[in-house]
Amino acid sequence: MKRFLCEKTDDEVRKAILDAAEKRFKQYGFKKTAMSELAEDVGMSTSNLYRYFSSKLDIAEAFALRCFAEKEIGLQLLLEKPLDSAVDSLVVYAKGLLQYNFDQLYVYPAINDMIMALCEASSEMVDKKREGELSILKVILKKGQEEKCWEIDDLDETGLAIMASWVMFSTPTFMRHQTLEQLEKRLSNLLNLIITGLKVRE
Amino acid sequence: MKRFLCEKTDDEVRKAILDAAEKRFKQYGFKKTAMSELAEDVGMSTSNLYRYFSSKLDIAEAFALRCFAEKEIGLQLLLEKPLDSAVDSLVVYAKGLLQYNFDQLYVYPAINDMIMALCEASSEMVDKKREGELSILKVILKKGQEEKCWEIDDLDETGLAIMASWVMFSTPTFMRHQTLEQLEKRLSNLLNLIITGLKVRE
DNA sequence: CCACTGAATATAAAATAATATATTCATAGT
DNA sequence: ACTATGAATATATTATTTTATATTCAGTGG
Repeated sequence: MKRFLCEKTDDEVRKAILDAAEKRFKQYGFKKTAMSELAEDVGMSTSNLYRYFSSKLDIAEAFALRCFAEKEIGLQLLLEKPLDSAVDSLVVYAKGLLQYNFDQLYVYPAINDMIMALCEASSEMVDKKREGELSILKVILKKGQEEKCWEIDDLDETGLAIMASWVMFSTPTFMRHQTLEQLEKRLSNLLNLIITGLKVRE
Repeated sequence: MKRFLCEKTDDEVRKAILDAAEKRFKQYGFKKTAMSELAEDVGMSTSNLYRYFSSKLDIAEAFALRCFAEKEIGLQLLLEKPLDSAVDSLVVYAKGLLQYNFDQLYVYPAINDMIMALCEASSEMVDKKREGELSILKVILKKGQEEKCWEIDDLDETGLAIMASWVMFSTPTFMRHQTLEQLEKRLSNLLNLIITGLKVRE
């Protein structure tokens, strides 16, 4: 026996495993998908999975990274329309993020389980998620600076403050209690506030 | 047998039950305090508790209302110093709220259980909590309006937007991952943002 | 009639036993 | 030497029983 199923490369095998994992994780969550099921899905023994991923958590993390990448690609696409001012970009980004989070929650029955499992087991993934979203936000903030329409002392701190203010719009517990319309309205008001500020303008 | 323990009024008995409940709820949480324990604490039979509260949840709600009142009194006290501008008031309020939430989390081992139980069982209490905090915030916002230093279209919507942005600073899950200093720094940046706004000022 | 209790019940929690699963490893085929 | 497997094990999940608890109510003493 030289190679798994018709001479696939390691990366191809890893991808096959991840594809199977993605389906099961999204539908059944972390705890309720078994390594043996993934093995069966890709047609190998359970023990052989460990030649491609060091653990179940390792698979989950790879799955999360794939989700993050997909999400970021989708959001970048929304932001590429060149007509947007920095204000428009910020609004598009914030609303896109909300829409994405909301959709995931309702399209994939077990995505919440998955998030909980990953948050508990891997603070690294929590950091990666924040860093990914923050880096896009910082591009928008910088654009605002360059357009001379925003005044920002510290891009990082401001970005983190904004992300902190968005927690309600990315946390399943809070999203579950409101409709998308309600969330969008609230986010819209918050964005206006962040952009304009409370202080009167002369 | 005419009256419970030396002719107490209904309100006094209710208070005695609530005092016992407060101690146990704070230390052991909702699920791990038993009606029979409360009954023993106040020296009556379990069944007699039901003459004063309709259910265990009813006791927990009364406890929550007491906590809310205590918290609001403490915050009002912080805000009473007359020297504060609206900006100062907002900062004092936000930081006071954070400090209060953070303290509770570390002083009372079971407060998180208690919060979770109440949030799950009684959306009414969740609303009451928000309404209480919102009403104080609105007083501050109105003060800023009157001082002509803030421009606010809709007090309610603006208040709700600000409250939404503070979710990270009042949710145990998020607070647990950061020190008070980190949280204060982040909140401080957010408050600056909300007050000043991103837009350049001429 | 009123304030209260103890037994009764239906439900929820804890403890336990039974099962399934993640991970390892010695071994086999190529 | 490389790829893969099945059996072994320790851990985690599920199913089951047992126990505790919330709530009700008929009844007791004043």
